[in-house]
Amino acid sequence: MESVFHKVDCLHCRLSALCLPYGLRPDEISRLENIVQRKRPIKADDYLYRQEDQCLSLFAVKSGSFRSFISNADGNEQTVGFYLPGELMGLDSFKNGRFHCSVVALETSTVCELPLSRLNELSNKIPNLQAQLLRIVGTQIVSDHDKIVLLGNRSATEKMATFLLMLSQRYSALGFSSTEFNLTMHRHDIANFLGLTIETVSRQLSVLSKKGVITVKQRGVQINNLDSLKTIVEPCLPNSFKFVS
Amino acid sequence: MESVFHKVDCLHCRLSALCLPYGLRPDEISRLENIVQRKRPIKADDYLYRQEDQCLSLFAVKSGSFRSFISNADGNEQTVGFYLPGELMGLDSFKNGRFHCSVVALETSTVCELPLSRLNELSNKIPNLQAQLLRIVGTQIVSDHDKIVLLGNRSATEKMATFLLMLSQRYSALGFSSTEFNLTMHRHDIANFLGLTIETVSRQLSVLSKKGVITVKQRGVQINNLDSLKTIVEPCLPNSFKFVS
DNA sequence: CGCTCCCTTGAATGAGTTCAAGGCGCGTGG
DNA sequence: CCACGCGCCTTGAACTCATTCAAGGGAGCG
Repeated sequence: MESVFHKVDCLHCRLSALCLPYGLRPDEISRLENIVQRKRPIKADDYLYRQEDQCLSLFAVKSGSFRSFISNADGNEQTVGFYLPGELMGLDSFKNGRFHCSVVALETSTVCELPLSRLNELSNKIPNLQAQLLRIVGTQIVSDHDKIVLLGNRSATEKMATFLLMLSQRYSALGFSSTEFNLTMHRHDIANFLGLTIETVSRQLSVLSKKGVITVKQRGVQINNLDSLKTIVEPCLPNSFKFVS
Repeated sequence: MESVFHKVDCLHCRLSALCLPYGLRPDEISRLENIVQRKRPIKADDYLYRQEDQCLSLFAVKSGSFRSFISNADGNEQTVGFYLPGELMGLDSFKNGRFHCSVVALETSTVCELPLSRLNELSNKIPNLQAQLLRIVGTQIVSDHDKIVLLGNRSATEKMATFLLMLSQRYSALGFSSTEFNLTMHRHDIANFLGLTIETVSRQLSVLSKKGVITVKQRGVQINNLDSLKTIVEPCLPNSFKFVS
């Protein structure tokens, strides 16, 4: 029988090393596949879910990118993070079963849906899955802490350079170029995420551009001198942090 | 046989509703108790653990308070959070088995140590424990996101008011006064946590003091007008947020 | 008593914001 | 195919809030 959902194949998914199947044996992966649902693509600016919605599933990014944000009483938003392929969205719902962020697609994107009821069931049976889930949760916490450090005491220049380098590294981990990629989010989103204004972001990009460190063409960014960026960022990084060279 | 460790009694611990035993049956709690170790008190400024240390145990605050922070390459620190009784420290180690923050005591404090090996073992056997661990992890993520929102686009006044209100609520949840408590951390720590300078923190406290909203005596703070604080903070809060009145 | 540490207060400075205008790319419609 | 208009981004100039620099107060302790 034809399903409205596409066939799910975690075993051969190039993202599996970054995603939930990591560390699982092939037979365990196939059990995981059985509970995963692939939905139709989500268009740019469409919501994946909204703050306060009941969480029935976690979502892994299959392709594209997403932005998560928290809306405040005064109508403002604070962007909390950007999600790239292989990353898991909805972990904040573990607190009380509701999402604490809204998530929208930045471009046409697809997700793998993981129904919580079945995921819980399965992770009780597969210790490796349980372990990987906790690893992912720990990764989320560490990355949130890095954001706190970034927002805490850093200049606009440092914030901008860090932002570019983080994207560079994440794309690189996905097998994409670390020196040439698109900023799928708007300048507004970058600014909001970094605790800056859109004008400041624009100016910082200009400065880096004029120095020849990067080349900006609309949404496309090319990093001409990774080392310059690293030099800007280095003093702000945790002692533990090591750039992949 | 006398142990160097004190007798652990989660069942009658007044913190159990906030801590790991929450949601467990009495028999499950007693199994948890068996793996918990109480160590001798930690003095102010002593490290509980250091960034990069291998994580063999999680720690729950039994009494006192702690500060967690990340050290950067340039020798600066960024305070990431403050821990009060009932809260679990070390969750960031789930990423790769190492702590990503350092934690020091702000005053003489005690902790309950939860050896990871035995905790993992036990949580595989007790689904309720597993569930509560995920709830706590989710709570940590949500609270980190709240910090990101706070640091992102808020004025010094809003940051300061939010900080005081958050403490007020956390103390209140612990059964302490919500209007009178000590700031166990230094001004420097508050400033660093909020992404401000120590002078700005001092000035903000003075302003609130002169308005009569709070009374500050050294480390002691008395909130004279909770509503004024809430009025300052309200526009910055997630839509979902409701103050306990 | 004198020292130190921590905090407060004042005045000058400056990084980033705000306000304002203009440019560029792109889709739509003439 | 070009003109127009819109959304998004860039740039400039004035301003502002927090920082920086500097000095002083006060609690705690030897």
